[in-house]
Amino acid sequence: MRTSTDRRRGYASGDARRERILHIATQEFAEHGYRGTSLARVAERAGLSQPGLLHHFRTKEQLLVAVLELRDQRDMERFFADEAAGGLDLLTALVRVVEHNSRTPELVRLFVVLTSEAVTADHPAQDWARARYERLRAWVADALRRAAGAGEVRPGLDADATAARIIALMDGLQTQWLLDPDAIDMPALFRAHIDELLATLRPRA
Amino acid sequence: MRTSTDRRRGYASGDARRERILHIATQEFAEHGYRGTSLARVAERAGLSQPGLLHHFRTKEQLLVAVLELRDQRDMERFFADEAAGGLDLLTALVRVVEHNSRTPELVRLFVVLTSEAVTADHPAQDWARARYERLRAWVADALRRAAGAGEVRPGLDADATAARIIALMDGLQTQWLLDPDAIDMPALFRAHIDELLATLRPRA
DNA sequence: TAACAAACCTACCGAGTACTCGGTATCGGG
DNA sequence: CCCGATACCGAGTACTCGGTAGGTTTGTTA
Repeated sequence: MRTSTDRRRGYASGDARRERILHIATQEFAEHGYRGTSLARVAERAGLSQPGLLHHFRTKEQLLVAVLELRDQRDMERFFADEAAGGLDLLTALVRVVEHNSRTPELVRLFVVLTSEAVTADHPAQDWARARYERLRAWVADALRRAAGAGEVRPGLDADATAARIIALMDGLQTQWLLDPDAIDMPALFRAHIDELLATLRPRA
Repeated sequence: MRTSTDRRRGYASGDARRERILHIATQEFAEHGYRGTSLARVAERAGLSQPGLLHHFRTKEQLLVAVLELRDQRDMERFFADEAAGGLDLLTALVRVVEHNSRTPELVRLFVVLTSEAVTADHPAQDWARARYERLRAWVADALRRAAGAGEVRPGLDADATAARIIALMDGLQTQWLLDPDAIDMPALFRAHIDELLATLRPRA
């Protein structure tokens, strides 16, 4: 039986194949970036011909978009399943995200590589990267504002600026960590930052 | 007349041409990354044929290395000409660097794009990126240690961790700023971080 | 001014790129 | 069982890529 969400868009075998393709494409984009990834190689690893691959995703750009959408969706699920963090709890939840990231370097590499590649001219992930940062900043800033409203935070805090800085630190640490995992204890460094931030944020420390 | 440093390695016209090529290649690498840059386009903009370009730089990788070396050298000159910052003065000097960067987005883009592209497999700038981070971290950490030795800083500071975090913040802010310059006031955000850091570092604030 | 290297050029190569065309086999619902 | 959609594949398109071979022009120097 077919549910209404299945827009009679293919067979089960096709769905499985698409899933496999997305899995492999995620690895390839993470390892070589968008420009460095070739459809031929993705197709080969997925066990079909290159035109066969393009049957499922009509262009390379469409494949990239599908990969990014799947990743965003999975990350959302994982984070919100974890718990719905309210005010300042969001910050400790972010620490847990970074700890999880340190166990999945391939996914971290995907984001680092693609977001930076996106600052080049005419890159297909440009809008995605911009929107993602905007969303992340708004998300953290809102949590900070809610914390301020609940009296968890001393007044006068610039929520937007603090949010941008938290996210910048996460990103910057990821780059250093990917290049030299032994030299950089990413979770510890991020946790230290959040701890100091919390110490200065409390109304009367 | 030829000085002894000119290792009879070409004519003056050739030197000028090489300089022009490096200037253009810097722009191209910044705008399209290493993989997205084509020698044909660099050659065209420099006003010679593509084999003519390869006469001066025998491979694409060699051209990249030359660009990076020139940039590192120029940046060193600029920074150390500014002043020899000792202990905590280095931090305020870094703020000035960020302010200067915010006026030269093309050079910021060069570093952001290439360092992140370098975390992909078999990238020619990998060693350069690793070495650069190591150097930057050691540089900032040393300054912090010297400040601690001079009593400018309360004891118990983890110089290496603090250095890594400062640099991570600089990098992360650059990415957000390049994607959305209007939304991110990069110098202000970095200055705020340094100010807070200085406040917590002083022996008895 | 002769000799020689530097600074190019045209022509070309093999490999790789994303993508298309025109088919065929296979699967699932009526 | 049949029919249409799906899931492919082989062959090829038009192009770009970095790099090479071999020659000619230009500039410097002895």
